[in-house]
This record gives sequence, C-alpha cells and structure tokens, in this order.
Amino acid sequence: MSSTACRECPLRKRAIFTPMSREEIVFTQQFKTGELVVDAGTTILLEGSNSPQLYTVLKGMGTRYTTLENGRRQVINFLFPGDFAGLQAGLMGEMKHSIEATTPMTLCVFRRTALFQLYELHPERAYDLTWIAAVEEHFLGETIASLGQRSAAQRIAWALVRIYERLKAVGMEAHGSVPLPFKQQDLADALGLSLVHTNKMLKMLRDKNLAQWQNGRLKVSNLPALATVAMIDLAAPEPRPLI
Amino acid sequence: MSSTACRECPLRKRAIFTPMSREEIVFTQQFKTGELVVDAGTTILLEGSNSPQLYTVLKGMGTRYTTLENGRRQVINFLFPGDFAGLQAGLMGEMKHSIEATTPMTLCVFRRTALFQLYELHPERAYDLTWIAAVEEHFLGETIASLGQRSAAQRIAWALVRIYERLKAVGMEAHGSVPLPFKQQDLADALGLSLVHTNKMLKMLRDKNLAQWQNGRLKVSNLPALATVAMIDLAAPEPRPLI
DNA sequence: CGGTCCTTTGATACTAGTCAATTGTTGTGG
DNA sequence: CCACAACAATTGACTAGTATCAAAGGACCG
Repeated sequence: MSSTACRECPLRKRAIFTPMSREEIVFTQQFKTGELVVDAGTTILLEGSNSPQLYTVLKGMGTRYTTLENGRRQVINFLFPGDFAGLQAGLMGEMKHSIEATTPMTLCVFRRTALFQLYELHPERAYDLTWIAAVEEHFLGETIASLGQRSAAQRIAWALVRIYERLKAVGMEAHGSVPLPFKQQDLADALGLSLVHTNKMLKMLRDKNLAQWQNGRLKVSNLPALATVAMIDLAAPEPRPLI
Repeated sequence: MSSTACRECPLRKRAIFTPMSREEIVFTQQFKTGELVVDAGTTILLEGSNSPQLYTVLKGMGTRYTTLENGRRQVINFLFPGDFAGLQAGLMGEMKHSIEATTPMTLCVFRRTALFQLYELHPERAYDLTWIAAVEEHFLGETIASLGQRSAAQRIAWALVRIYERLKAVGMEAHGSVPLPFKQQDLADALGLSLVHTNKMLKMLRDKNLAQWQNGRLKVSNLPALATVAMIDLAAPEPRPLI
C-alpha cells in the first residue's frame, strides 16, 4: 500500500485542525519522508535514544510514558490521530520519554534534518510547530492540575471526558461511543492511581450511568454530567494546527 | 532607572544559556519593548485574559498557577530569572493560567504583534522559541511523573533538587544556599500535598540533614543524598536558549 | 501591644494502596 | 471441541499514607 498524500490526508478535513493553504500542503508533503507502520506493542521511540525523526500519528493509538528509577511507569499522555511526537528529540537531541504503540499504528515520518530548513523557508509552518508545542504545554498543565488537585473519581472522569472529546474531534465517534483500546493499567498509570482503585472508580461511574468503558470502547451517555463530576467547564475545543 | 540593554543582560552570560551572536542580541533588543517592574503580590497575567505580551523574567520570582472550580489552586511551576512566559497567550490568544509575582519582579516585555515577524525574519530565534517550549514541555512531563508516581517525601525532595539546580544555574547560589522566598503553601500547591503534610516532610528532611528551607533560603548540604531520596539521576543541566 | 500571617505540632479520619483470590476472555495445541 | 495457559477485569479484606481539624508558637507590622 502506498503512502497517503498530504493533500488527501483524512485528518486535515476535521474542523479541529486549522485550515492549510495549498502551498502549505505542498511543503508538508516535501517535509514528509514516508510512513511508518508498526504492530501493536512496538516501541516507536525509546527514552534516551536520539531518534532523528518527527512523527504525526495518522492512524492508531499509543502511549507516551517515562519509567522512574523504582520501576513505576507514568503515562504522560495518550497518542491519538493528529498528535505530533518527537519534537523534544528533534530539538534537544534526546528523547525524554518512550512511545509505544497500543494498536497497530501508521505515522507520517518527517526528516529531522529538514527541521531547521522549515524554520528558514516556511515561517508559517514553524509558527504552527511552536503552536503545537504550546497546546501540548497547556494540556500537560491541565494534567498536572488533575493529578495535584482532583480526587480519584474526579481524575477518572476528567480523563474520560478529555479522551472522549479528543477522539470525537478526529472523527472516531460512532454509535455514541469511541474506541478506547487501552488497558485499565494504562489509565491507572496515566492518573497516578492503582489498578485496583481505578477499576473501582470505573465501576462507580458505570453504576451511576455516567460512563461505560468496556470491550475497548468508551460510551458516555451524559457528557455534561460526567464533566460536572470531573469539575470541567465544557467548552468547544479550539482548533489547532496539524503537521 | 533605565531599562537593561540586552547586550548587558546579566543572565545571558550564564553557562546554562546557549550563546547568542551579536546579531541575535541586536534583534532581541528590537523585539523588546521595555521592562515591567512589579511589586510582590502583583498578578502579572490573569487566566482567561488575552494579554498581548510576552515576558522573560529578569529579576525576582513568581508562580504560574491555575485555579480549579472547587477553588483549589495548582501551582504549575515556579518562575525564576531566565524563564519565559506568555507563549500560550501569544499563540493561542488566551491565557490558560495566571502568573503572580512572589517577590518584586522585573520582566523584559516583548511585543506580541512582533511575534510573527520574528518567525519571518529571524528563524534562529523562532527555533529557539520552539526549543524553549519543548524544554518546558519536558519539565512539565517530569512534574506529571512526580505527582503521579512519587510519594510525598520523594516529591518534596524532587522539587527541592530541581529548584536548587535551577537557581544555581542562574547564579543565585551564595554561601551554600539559594534564596527561596515562597510559602510552604506554594510548594504544597505545586506538589498536590496538604500544607500540614508538606510541613512534616520538610521537617523530616531537615532532621535527616538533607535540606534546610528556612527564612526564605534553601540550603542543601548533601545534594546527591537528597537526589537519591528524590529518585533523581543527577546530571549536568543542558543549556537552553534565552530570549 | 494586639493583630495578622506563617509555621509547627498533635490527634483523628478517610482516601487510595496493597495483598490475595476469583472470574472472565482469548488464544493455543492436542 | 475441549483443556489449559496467559492475561485482563473484578471483588473483598486489610493497611498505610495523607488529608483534615484544631490549637499553639513565632515573626513581623502598625
């Protein structure tokens, strides 16, 4: 199967992404060197390595995580279609975290060496790259606030709302639910909770008819109610650039 | 008192910051529109506002925080000299967090409207800006790992080590200690701990002779030992750009 | 000198972690 | 097609780490 052309990119059409001019599309196409297709379970980027690539997730899902000295794992965030990865290695020379494919994934691969060229020749795209970093920074800040100030139940609710929104924004909602092929352990590691307690909180939300996550799909029957539990002020997600 | 010229900038000389060419200094000077001097306690940026400015901390310290719906405060990080602020508002149009001066502060002010010009005319500086965002992203990721996976004692130790390193890197170490004019409540809010428990953990570290934080100064007699408690692999800090 | 703010300490309550065992699911080989 | 292994989800019992509550110093200021 041949590589997807940027102009045909199914993600770009989504309202969540800021529109791109034809020229931008052409340049992005040049910047793209190919596609990486990996099986579920593959480690795409390894902490400490200096992988020379930048990626955008085209299909599939993964986790971005670090491992502490005591062996505990922290999932920094989940990777969904449209997400950009590898900027830290791209600029700082070394990965500060690992990325693992949870499902089979397809990633657009960009040449890291072309990064500086991008800054010189395509300021709008460079601007977008910084924008992406700023959006990511904002999201990480919100995660910090969740881990620091929300109770276990609130954290789970918060994560489910955010995940639901993100997947919906990239068009993965169907039959009132979204695919969510992670293990409960992954969510636990993302929220700093134990697996057992995560399980109990999920059951609680299920019993209250707020969110059902089973068989790899997440169904939220009453999003506003779940957002209330999560202490989230539900707002339309702001458009962000896609690279 | 007149504004500090970029070429005289006392921060730029520090090894922690990547060197700047004369041209870069000249441009930065043009980009800078002045200085903001504020008293302790001033709110510099307010969540939700669309402040049109970008800042670099020249002197003093502050906190970057958000407030949740239930009134609890999460300190995202501390602002020290050399730190850059306002990028989110600069790109995304609205502040996602507030910034408050803890001590009197002096900030270099940059014109937000010149931001795009910077991308068009000075790709190296634009590159640096993205670099700064990536460094910040990395630091926030480490914070997430701390809140998620470290115990209270480890979190405190972690924070003190990181703070000590950062202040030392900008030349604020003197007599084997660094100034740290925050309240225990600020640290508690940064680490997602209660004030009381934070106090007890600080006492524990003090009793073990690992770290003394009193009267606005932090003294770490045995940094490697503190880093061990914190589960940190002590490494020389990597240089980052200054704007 | 009283008031305010921050730090410190003790007592108690509760959230979430750990341990252990059971159930359900999927895939494999006989 | 069934037995078994491997893994994920679930549940219950118990424990530990932190939060909460309350009160007492200390430091600073008008």
